[in-house]
Amino acid sequence: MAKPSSKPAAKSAPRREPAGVQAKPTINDIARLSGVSKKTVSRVINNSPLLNEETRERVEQVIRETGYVPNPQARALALGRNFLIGLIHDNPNAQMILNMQQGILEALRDTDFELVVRPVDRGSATMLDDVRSFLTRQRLYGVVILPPISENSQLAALCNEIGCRYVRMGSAILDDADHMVASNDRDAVAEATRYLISQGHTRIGLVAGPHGFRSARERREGFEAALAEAGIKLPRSLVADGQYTFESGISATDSLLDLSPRPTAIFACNDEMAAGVLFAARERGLAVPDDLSIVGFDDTPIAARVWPPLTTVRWPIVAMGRSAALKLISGTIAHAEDVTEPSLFISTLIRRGSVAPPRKD
Amino acid sequence: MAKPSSKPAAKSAPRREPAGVQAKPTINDIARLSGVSKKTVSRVINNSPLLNEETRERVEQVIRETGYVPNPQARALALGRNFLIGLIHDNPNAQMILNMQQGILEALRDTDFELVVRPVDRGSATMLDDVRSFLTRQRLYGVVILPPISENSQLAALCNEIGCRYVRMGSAILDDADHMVASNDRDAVAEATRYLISQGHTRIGLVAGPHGFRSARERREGFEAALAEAGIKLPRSLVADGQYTFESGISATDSLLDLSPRPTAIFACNDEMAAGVLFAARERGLAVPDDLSIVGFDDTPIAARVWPPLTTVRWPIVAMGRSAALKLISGTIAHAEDVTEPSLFISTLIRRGSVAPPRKD
DNA sequence: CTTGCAAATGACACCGGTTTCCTATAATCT
DNA sequence: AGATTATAGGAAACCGGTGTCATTTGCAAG
Repeated sequence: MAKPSSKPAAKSAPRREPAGVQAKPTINDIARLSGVSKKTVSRVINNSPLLNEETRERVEQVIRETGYVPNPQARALALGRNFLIGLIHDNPNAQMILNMQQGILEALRDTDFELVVRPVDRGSATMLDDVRSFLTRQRLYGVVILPPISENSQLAALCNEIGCRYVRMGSAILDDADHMVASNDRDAVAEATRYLISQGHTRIGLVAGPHGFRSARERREGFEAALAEAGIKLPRSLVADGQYTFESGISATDSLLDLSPRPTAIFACNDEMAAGVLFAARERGLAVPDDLSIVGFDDTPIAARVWPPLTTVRWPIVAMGRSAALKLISGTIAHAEDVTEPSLFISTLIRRGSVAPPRKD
Repeated sequence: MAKPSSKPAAKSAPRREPAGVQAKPTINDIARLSGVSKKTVSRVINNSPLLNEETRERVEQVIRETGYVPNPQARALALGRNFLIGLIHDNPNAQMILNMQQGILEALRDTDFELVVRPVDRGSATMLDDVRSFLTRQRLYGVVILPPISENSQLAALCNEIGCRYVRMGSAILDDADHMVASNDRDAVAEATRYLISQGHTRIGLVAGPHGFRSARERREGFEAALAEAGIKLPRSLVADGQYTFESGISATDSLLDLSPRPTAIFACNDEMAAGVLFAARERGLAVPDDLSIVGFDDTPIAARVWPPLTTVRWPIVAMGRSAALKLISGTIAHAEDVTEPSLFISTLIRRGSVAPPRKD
């Protein structure tokens, strides 16, 4: 990969706009045109309450006529804070990130904020330093932190230290609920598992998520809870470790299907792995759902595109992203610091074609 | 959706860092500490050539000791240009955007640039105005424009007018090659089609992309060219229109499979639609590849996850993204304005399991 | 011993906002 | 009526860099 110097070479390019582009009006122009001082214009822009109604209207009139828009760079400098929302993630899952972005962007739409995406290397030694320099240099208004990074709450601590607003996404409400948008993974998985049980399954395999992921733990616990509740024992052999990837779903399934008797159903902790389960079943010539029922988690597009379409748990990640962003910028919408965006999102089971009662043998 | 006011309410929050955070050194500190003027420090930062070696080293020493980093906001204001690279797209395809982002981010890694993502509404009346205000307000360093937006080259014109660097992605080298990163869709599709022909197929259906998309046209023409080359006639009925979506792939396939005789193979202009073709075939109980061969385009993850895995054309979108970003920032790496990043990328056929010779009947 | 010229550096204005602090005027109180 | 406050608004500094232009210095040429 090219690794350009981090310092742009000196260029003697003219800083002014190319000829033909008329200069944008500045606060000075507005001040002059409306016969007031810069400060007064600034007050108008910032909705200052100590301002004569008449003056405000006059200035606003001029602003409208000229199409004046305050320069964000100047504001950022003066305020010591940018109008940028960061999204920090370590690439756990492409589709999830995209959905997350979509949610955030929906919330940022028609605001002055822009979204800056910042992937970091999971487990890299310099990760924390990278984030620190990103945060302090760019002076972000706030950041959304995606799991699994958030699992180790060092990042949250870092944000607190630096004084940067943040919201974490999580699979359960953690300690600092103020900065969290969470989903009820455990309950949702328990519900999905109960559904499998209600169909008559008792030998249900689990393709678990990676160790150290909070979501993996929550989902696994939900699975185990539902089985325990139904009085079904879960032998260790029915739990296979996965890495949230398609490939790991395949190999986990291979070990599960080598068992005798085979499980009649498999719950995979995300859709990627569920797709792997389906793929592995196909490779063995097993019919889904007749020979093997499958349930996934996320409801990413792939769930609806494979055959048979996957029964899965819909994780409202777009809504969560929107909520996270709104939490961050809520202070700017009104004076109310305490706008309470919902912070717990409910995942629901989507029944499609990958579950059937087990074959009688 | 919440639509917050675009003007943050006046807040009397202290602008200074919270207590405990030591202030970051500024250029003034460095100047004082190394006994030179601001301007000289600025020269050091910007690798100005007219600078005494000795002085430079002394200042650099101080910079290292203090961990000084220039404030991007101040630079942005003084320069009238931000260190942000924008990605403008109208959401043609989730996976593609993500891959694109990945490529751009790889190029931006270890530079001072950040990536700002900006989706716009395709076909919206205000689209051009949205982009204009985005570009002029944020004073982006440059933008990458994703198709199909770029098809109507108004955006390029807008960038020229505003004086913002840009790079367009395309399915063929268009008029302004200086600002393009392109792929050879036509040749790649022709190759894929020849492969189908070489397997013995002669009744090959096409699920085309939407009208008005350059890529759709290129791919269709490549398909037609390969058939013509082999002396195979293409009746109008074998071409079905699609919208690059899964659902459109399904309905296009339905019309194709209603034909009698049925096509023995279908080329879909992207993987999403190819997945739809596969899905529709499954719904009819057709075996793939034995009853129907399928070839897609893109090589998105879904191609490898369905069963059978799809033979498809790999579109090197990550590399294209990287190249696009490098093109934008190349001026900053060295004085050479003319760093020539490769601008034509070659797509190649990936053979997986969805193609077989047609059944003899 | 000037003069000329290039290299190295500094002084100062400027980018476009915000903040601090101060003044002028009007309204209220004794 | 005169003193006291609010209230509206302005002047100037500041945020942290960069651009312009002048100045200083060293050295070769006249």
